[in-house]
Amino acid sequence: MMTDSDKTIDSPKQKRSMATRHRILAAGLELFAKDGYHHTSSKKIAAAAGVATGTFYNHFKDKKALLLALHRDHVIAVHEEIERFFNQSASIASPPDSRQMMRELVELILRTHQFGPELHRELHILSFTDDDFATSMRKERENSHGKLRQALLPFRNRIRVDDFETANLLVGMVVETVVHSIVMGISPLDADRLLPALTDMLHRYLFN
Amino acid sequence: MMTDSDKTIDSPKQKRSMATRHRILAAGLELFAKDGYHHTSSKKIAAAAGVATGTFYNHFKDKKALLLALHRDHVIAVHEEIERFFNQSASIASPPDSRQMMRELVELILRTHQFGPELHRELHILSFTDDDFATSMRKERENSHGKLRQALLPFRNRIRVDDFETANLLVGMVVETVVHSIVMGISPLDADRLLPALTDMLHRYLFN
Amino acid sequence: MMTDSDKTIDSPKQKRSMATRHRILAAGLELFAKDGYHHTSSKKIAAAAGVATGTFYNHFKDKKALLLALHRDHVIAVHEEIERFFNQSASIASPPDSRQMMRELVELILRTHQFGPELHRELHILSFTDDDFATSMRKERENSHGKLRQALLPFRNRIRVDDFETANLLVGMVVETVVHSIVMGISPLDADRLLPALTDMLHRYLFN
Amino acid sequence: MMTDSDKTIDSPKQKRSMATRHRILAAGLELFAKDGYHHTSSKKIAAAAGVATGTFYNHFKDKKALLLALHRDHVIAVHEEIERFFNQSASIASPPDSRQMMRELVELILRTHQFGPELHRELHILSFTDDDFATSMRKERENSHGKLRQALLPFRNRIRVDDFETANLLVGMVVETVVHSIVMGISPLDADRLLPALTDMLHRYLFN
DNA sequence: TATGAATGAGCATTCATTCAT
DNA sequence: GATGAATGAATGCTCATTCAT
Repeated sequence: MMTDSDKTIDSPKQKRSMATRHRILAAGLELFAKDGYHHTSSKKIAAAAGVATGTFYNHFKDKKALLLALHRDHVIAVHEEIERFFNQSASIASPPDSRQMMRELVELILRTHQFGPELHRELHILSFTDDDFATSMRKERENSHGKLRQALLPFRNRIRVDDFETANLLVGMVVETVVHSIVMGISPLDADRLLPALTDMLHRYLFN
Repeated sequence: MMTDSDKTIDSPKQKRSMATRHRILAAGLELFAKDGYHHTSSKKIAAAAGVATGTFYNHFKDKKALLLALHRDHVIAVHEEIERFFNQSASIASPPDSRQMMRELVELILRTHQFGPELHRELHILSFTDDDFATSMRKERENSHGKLRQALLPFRNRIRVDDFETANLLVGMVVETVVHSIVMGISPLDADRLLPALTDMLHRYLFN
Repeated sequence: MMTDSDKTIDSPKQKRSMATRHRILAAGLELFAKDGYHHTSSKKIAAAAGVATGTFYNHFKDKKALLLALHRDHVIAVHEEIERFFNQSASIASPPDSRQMMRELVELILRTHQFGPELHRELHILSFTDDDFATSMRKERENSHGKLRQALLPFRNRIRVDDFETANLLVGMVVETVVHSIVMGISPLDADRLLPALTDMLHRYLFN
Repeated sequence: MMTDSDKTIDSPKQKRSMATRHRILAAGLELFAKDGYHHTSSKKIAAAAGVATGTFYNHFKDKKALLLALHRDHVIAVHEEIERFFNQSASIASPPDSRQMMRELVELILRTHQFGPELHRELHILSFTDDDFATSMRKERENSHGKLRQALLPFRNRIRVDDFETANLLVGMVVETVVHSIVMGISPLDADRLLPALTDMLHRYLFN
C-alpha cells in the first residue's frame, strides 16, 4: 500500500519547465492510449516528449505517477465539463423536456470519455495495492453516479420505476458501456445508429 | 502482432498429462483474473499449478496461448449452455410470453458469465495490440449476437423498434455489462435489485 | 575434463534395438549437418528418428555422445575408403604417374568429406574440455597426414621440395580446404573448374 | 532467418560511452574466439567487459549485432591494411618481381589475420542458418578476391594458368587457410617453414 | 526397452529507475 | 533542470536430461 506515488516531484510550478511537464503528460496520454500502459516504456514516453529519459523522472516519481496525474487531470476535466452542462441547462430554464435531457446526457458522457479502457483497467488493478489509486477511482465513481442522480432528480416524479437508486445505477452503467464501445470503435455499428437507440431505451425505461 | 500463437503444442492430450494441463488452465484463469495478464508471469502460473516452469511450455506454446485456450474453453461452455436453453424453450412449447423470455434471457446470460469475467476485460484490452486476441473476441461477439437474434426473432413483429439490428446489439451489450458487474461484485447494489430493473428496462424498450 | 561421454550406454548390441540406434545416428547426422549442432535439440533428433525422447538417452549418454559416435563412424569410414584406395593402387601396379596420383588423391579426399564443418568446429571446441574429443580429433589429424605421406612416399625422389614434411602438411591442408568449400557449396565456382586447378597447383608444386 | 539485427542501436556514439562500447567489443571478440558464439552468453560478455547486462543491450541490438559489428570492424581494418599495401607498392615503382610479390602478398594476408581468425570460422558456420551472417561473409569474400585480382593483374601475361578466375579464387582460399592455421597455432609446424613452402607452391603454380 | 511428461537451470532480452556530468 | 549511459532484477522461453510408468 504505497501512498507516495502520486506526489509530483518537488514542485516545478515555475518557469517554463511546466512546458516540459505538459509535453510528458501529452506523450504519456497518447502512448498509453495507443499501445497500452504495459507496452509503453518510460524511455519511449521521454522520446515522444522530446526529452531525455532522466527528465521524465525529474517530473514524475515513476510511471505510475504519470498515470495517476493523467487520471487526476481526466477527473478534473470531466468535472468541469459536467458543471458546464448543469450551468447551461439551468440558465436555459426551459420547461424540462425528458427526451432532450436524455439525449444531452448521453452526449455529455460521450464527451467525457477520452480516457481509454486500458488505463481504467490499469488503475483498477493498481487500486488493489495502492491506496491513492483506490481513493482516486472510488471518488470518480461516486462522483459520476452523484452527478447522474443530480440530473435525473428534477424528473423524479415523472420517472416511473420502483427502485430509483437502482435505476440510477443501471442507467449510469449502460450509458458508460455504450459510450465506451463507441469511443473505442468496438461495436460493428456506428454512433449514428447506436446513440438514438440508447436514448430511446433509456427514455422508455424511465419515462414511458 | 504475431498470429501463430494459437497453434496447439504437439498434442499431449493423452494419459495423465491432461491433469497437469487442467491444473495449469485453472491456475492461469485464477491469476489472470486476479492480477491481469501482464502482472502474471509464466513462472507464477507454473508455481500456482504446482509444476515446473518448463512444464508450462510443454502444454502451451506461450503465455498468450494459455489465455486463448481459456477463452476457447469459455466460448465452448457458453455455447453448450445456450444450446441447452434453446432446446428446453422449444420443448416447453408454451405461447411465448415476452416478459418471461426477457427474464430467462437475462438469467441465461448470467449463467454463462460465471466463468472468468475479468478475462473478457483483459482480452478486450489485449485485442488492441494483438490480432489473435482480436479475432478470438470478435468471433465470440458475433456468435453471441447471433444467438441473441435467434432468441428475439420469434417476437420480431411485436418488437417496436425502428432499427432491429441496432436494438439487438444494444441489448446484448447492456445485458453483458450488467451481468459482468454483478458477477464481479463491482456494483454497490446486489443482483436482486439489479436484475429486475434490467429486465424492466429491456422489456419496456422492446415491447412497450 | 570429462572422459565418459563417449561410452555408449551399456551395449545393446543384440536384437533389433540396433536398428533404433542407427535411426538415431542417421537422424542426428542429417539434422546436425542441416541445422547445426546447437540448433538441433535431442527432442528433434528423437522425433526425426521416430522414437521417444527418452529412447535417445537409452542409446546415447547425451547429445555429445551422439556427436562423438558420429565422428567415430566417420573416421572409420574414411579409414576404410583410404585402405580401398591404397589396395586398388597397389593392385594396378602400373608405373606410377604423378599427375594421375594427384588427381586420384584429391578425389579420394573429396569422397571422405561428408562430415560438415559445423561438426568439426564443435568437436574442436569440445576438445578443450573433453579429453575423449581431443584424442579423437588428434588421431584423425595424424591419421590423415600419415596416409598422405604414405601416398606421396613412392614419389619422394621425384618430389623437388626442400622440406618434405612441410610440403606434406601443406598439401594436406590445401586439399582439405578446397574440398571443404566444394562439399559445402561455398565457393562461387564449381568443382569442375576448381578440382583441376587444385590438381595443377599441387602437381606443379611437387613435381614441376 | 531474421534480417534486421544489423540495425544500429539509437546512436550512443558520443561521449564516454564509446569506451564502454569498445570494452564490450573487446570482450565479445575474445570470448567468441575462445568459446564460440553459442557458448558465449551476453551475460558473460557484459561481465568480461565490466558492465551490467543491460548495458550490453544499450550498445548492441542483440548478440548477433555484436558479432556483425566485430566483423565489420575487421573488414574495415583489412581494407585499410590492403590499401596501405597497394599504395606502398605503387610508390616503389620497381620492375615487378613475381616471387617478391608472392611473398609480400602472403605476408600482407598474414598481417590482416591477426584479428580474430576464429571469428571467421564462427561466421562461416552461422552463415548456414542466418542470412545476415551469410551476407556479411559473402561481401567480405567478394571484396578480398577482388583485391587479390588487383594484385595479380599486373602479372597476368606471365601467369600460365588456363583459368585465371579459378586460379585467383584458389590462391585466395589457400593463403587464407594456411595463414589461419599459423595464426591459430593449429599446425604442428611453425610459420618459418610453412610460409616459404606456401610461397613456393603459389609461385610455381602461377609463374613456373 | 520404450515412452513422453516433467524438470529446472540457463539464456536472450527488456525496462523501470538511478546518478554522475 | 536536463542529460543519457548505466544498472540489474525480472521475464518469457528453451532444452538437455531424468524417471515413473
